[in-house]
Amino acid sequence: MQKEISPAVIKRMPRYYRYLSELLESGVERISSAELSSRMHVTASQIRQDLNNFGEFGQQGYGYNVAYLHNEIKRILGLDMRHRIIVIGAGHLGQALTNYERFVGRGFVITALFDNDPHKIGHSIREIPIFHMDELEVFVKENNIDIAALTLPKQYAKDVADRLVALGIKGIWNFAHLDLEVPDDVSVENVHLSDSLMRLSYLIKSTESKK
Amino acid sequence: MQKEISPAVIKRMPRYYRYLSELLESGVERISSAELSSRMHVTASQIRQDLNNFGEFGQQGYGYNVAYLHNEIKRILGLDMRHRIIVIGAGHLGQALTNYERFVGRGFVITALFDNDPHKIGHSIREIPIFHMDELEVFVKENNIDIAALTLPKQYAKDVADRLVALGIKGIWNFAHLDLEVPDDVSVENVHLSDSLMRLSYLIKSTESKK
DNA sequence: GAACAATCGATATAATAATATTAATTATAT
DNA sequence: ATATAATTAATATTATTATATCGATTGTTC
Repeated sequence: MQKEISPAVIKRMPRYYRYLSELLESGVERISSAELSSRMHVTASQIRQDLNNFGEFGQQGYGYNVAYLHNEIKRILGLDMRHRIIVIGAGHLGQALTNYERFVGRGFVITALFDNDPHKIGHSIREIPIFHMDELEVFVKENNIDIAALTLPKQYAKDVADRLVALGIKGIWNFAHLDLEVPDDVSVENVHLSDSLMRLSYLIKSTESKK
Repeated sequence: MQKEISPAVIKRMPRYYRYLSELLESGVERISSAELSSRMHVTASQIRQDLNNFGEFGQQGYGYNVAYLHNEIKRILGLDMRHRIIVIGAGHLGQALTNYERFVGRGFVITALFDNDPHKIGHSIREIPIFHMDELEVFVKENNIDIAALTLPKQYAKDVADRLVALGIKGIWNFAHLDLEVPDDVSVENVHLSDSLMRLSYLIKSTESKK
């Protein structure tokens, strides 16, 4: 359909959205790429080029209308659609995500958690029920789930991912410490916290050695 | 000191470490870039070039010794050093990180959590105490803390970051939904979960439109 | 121990991404 | 209404990153 957008651009889009949201909240009506550039510490040129991948949202001599651009990015990112999420693994991380919901607006709805710890099953978090893993198949089929967050130990992750793929899930938000292999039509977004911490360790080390 | 390593390379290093750890655990003694390439789905050329940024760890006709390479990457990433971490914000995410410790090996030690909710203060998580925010300064000075994980609501993040910088913290693992401004000698690693979820939303959308 | 296969490190090339420049357009001031 | 300043979109340039190639070295086989 549309032309292929480079991964580097896609990575930056949510950040633009975040800044636009803030501008909108603080009542700013219009903004130039130069002004946004100085706030975000990226070049104005990059901002304009990034946005132009998706359309012409600005106007010469004026800049960008904040509300309009905000809404366009929302649409681009698919945030105007309803996403129904299940969380697999009802530990602290799963619970944290369940409480996070509000941060990303009303478009993402966490519908259930799954676990295989009998102590957790039957309980609920913010009125969101925790089910046994055995109920996964029936639930996903009946509730039109499109995203699964995997917050379980890595030894279970592969099998669960396979089950989800078989169920036709669209996206996996993967917090398990391994890389999943899924078909092309399933999207995976990895959040490898250990990788992130190691990167921080590297940064600290190399900053120190510069002195 | 050493030559500047490109950000793209640094990003990949923890992933190499993860795969090397797995190979080591499963008793593999040596590995070629070609074999690692097919496991990791990156080109052999990239692997060799990445590693050569830091030294000559392989041997022609042989490949790489797994234990040796694993150890070298460990050193490169600074994982051979002890890091003392505090977690600021003792909500679910903070607690999840506190339990995560073991995933990144013995080099990272979470020493305390901080919060300003009186109900939490005095309790502990896996024997790690939760203190009031007022005690931050004294604790950091006395316990040689080098990393702070920020798992608190974004409205508090800026002020807390400023306090941490003033205390001479080396690295901030930032889970708050904003970009921190810190001096050059403080390293920041952002984990913006909302950005990540938005990216997943985009991926799902663009995958669908391809059909 | 000579020949061959495997494999790295270094270098060359290609692809991608970031930045700078320029022409066109719009808003604003007079 | 016109001139000027602001600002984008498009294009050109530069920088970065990824991949391919090739000579050198080592291990393995006969």
